[in-house]
Amino acid sequence: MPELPEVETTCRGVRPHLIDATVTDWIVRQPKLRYPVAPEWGKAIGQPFIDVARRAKYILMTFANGVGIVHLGMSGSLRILEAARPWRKHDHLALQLSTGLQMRYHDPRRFGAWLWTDGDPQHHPLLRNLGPEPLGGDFDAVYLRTACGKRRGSIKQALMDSKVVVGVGNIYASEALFLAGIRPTRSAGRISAGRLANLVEAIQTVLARSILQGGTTLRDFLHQDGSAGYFRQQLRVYERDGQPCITCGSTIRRIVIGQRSTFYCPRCQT
DNA sequence: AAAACTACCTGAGTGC
DNA sequence: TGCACTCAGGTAGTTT
Repeated sequence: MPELPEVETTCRGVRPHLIDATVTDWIVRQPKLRYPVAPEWGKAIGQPFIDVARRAKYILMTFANGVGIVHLGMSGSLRILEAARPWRKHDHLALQLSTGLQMRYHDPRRFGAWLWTDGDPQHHPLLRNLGPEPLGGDFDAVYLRTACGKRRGSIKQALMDSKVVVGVGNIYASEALFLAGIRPTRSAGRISAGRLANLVEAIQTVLARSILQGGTTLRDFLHQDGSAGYFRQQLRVYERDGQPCITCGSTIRRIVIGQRSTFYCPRCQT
């Protein structure tokens, strides 16, 4: 699924089509997503979008009478298209817009979510306990050192824990650790402050670079306009097991950490 | 408190 | 061609 750069790219892609447009209808074909599609989305009918923003991997759509919360799960995508376009398999719901266009949600695995809150979305149970944004000012070397402090588990699992930092999924965890020269199996609490500082830098570099490229495209992620992202070609270790490290030529390895595939260079990463 | 495991769901790819 | 099997970008909830 989309990781943070894909969600950010989606958010930026749909935003200009939504801001100041009014929702004129609400069509649900398949309400069974990770949670049942919130019927309160019906309250958006007649309302203009005031804001469209991202927090972690959630897209927040603000109206005068509430906030819609969208999560793309593993395989979700949003597209803006003409209402007459035929519905594809796994197109589950759509918002009809006053511009004549439609925002349609596609999600083969149905791990996504369409929620609603009347209050401050930051207080929503699913958002309340999230860690800092990796590209925000709160995520720095001092913070990461504290967050890793007592952890005995691997640094890779720490990075993927949304209480430590949000938005770092399976691909970028491997990529950032490669960039920082840290072995993914290393115990989080036993990494020096200096190396953690490098890691913060690496996470920010890898995410920012990917956002610039328009996100990674693997399997079923498509941009809102249907075009592909280009970060895939930039991956240094992810899904490159058996191939030579671009830095030292050693063979990239694949291991499993926490039931997730993990890739690293045995020479560059210690 | 943290770590390990389960569950949700479909589709692509592999080996026989 | 078909079947059985593994794996895939997330994350909340439960158990150890």
